[in-house]
Amino acid sequence: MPELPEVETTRRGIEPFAVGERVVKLTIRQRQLRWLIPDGVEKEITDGNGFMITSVKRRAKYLLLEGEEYGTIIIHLGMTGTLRVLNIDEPVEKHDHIDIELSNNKILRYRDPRRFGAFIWTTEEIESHPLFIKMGIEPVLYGHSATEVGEHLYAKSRKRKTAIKVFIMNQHIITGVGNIYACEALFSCGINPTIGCNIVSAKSYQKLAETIQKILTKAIKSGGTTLQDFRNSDGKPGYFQQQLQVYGQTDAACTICSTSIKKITQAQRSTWYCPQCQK
DNA sequence: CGTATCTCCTGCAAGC
DNA sequence: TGCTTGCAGGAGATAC
Repeated sequence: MPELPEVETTRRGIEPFAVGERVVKLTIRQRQLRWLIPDGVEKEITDGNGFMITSVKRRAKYLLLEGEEYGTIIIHLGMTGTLRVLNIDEPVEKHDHIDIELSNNKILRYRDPRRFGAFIWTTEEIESHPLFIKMGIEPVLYGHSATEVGEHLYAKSRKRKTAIKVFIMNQHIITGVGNIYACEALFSCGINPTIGCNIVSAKSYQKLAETIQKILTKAIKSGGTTLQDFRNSDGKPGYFQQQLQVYGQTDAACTICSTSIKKITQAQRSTWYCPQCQK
């Protein structure tokens, strides 16, 4: 389940192989991802000399392959998606839905068993694209200080009543915080996930912002250590190397106070927390 | 605009 | 052993 660190790790893995190359062929074996990939996209992207990739960016959990003159390929990894750099003779396996063949004889291969991901071709400006127009603040790698992020969270929360955990998972508020990091960050700050986001203090938001930055940065770093194998295998996700304090730890003893970790459901999503440490 | 609910999909684990 | 059932989850779409 890629969260922001996994998407960033993927971006870094792909960038050196993709930038400056042209898309010479696009093979789509499964068009029904999150959104149906329209017929004709292959031709649009490979027409003429082929779309030349000038940069590989990330916004929220979306990867952006930007073109020389116009156009961007937007890719979301969903829950189970991977995008790897492979040689063109690499055998196709189950769930390998898309191959982006490059002029250097490498392919960017998109695999996604659950098909929650997306592949979109757009000629719109990214920042005004419907997917990004209301996108929230980037917590890391965009130069936002913890103070800025904390103030942003505080300001956005004043007139809302959503539970704090649901609030920080809202990508229109802050990007990149998925279920795992949301649970872990709230535990680390001693904040109960069920309390209203509007009653969390400015001071608590500062601490939360610092924690989110710290956790994501650490996860990106550990993702980076697996980059050397990137062409052949998927790197172990950042959270794999991180000790999970509450996520998935139903009935386990809290590492701080030994109280049983509790599992509840919020917005169709599981939340784990320590009822003693998080008041 | 804010909020809650529904939805897509497959792999895996647990239970019978 | 093999079946059924439930759960996991990102985030847009939808209804109010």
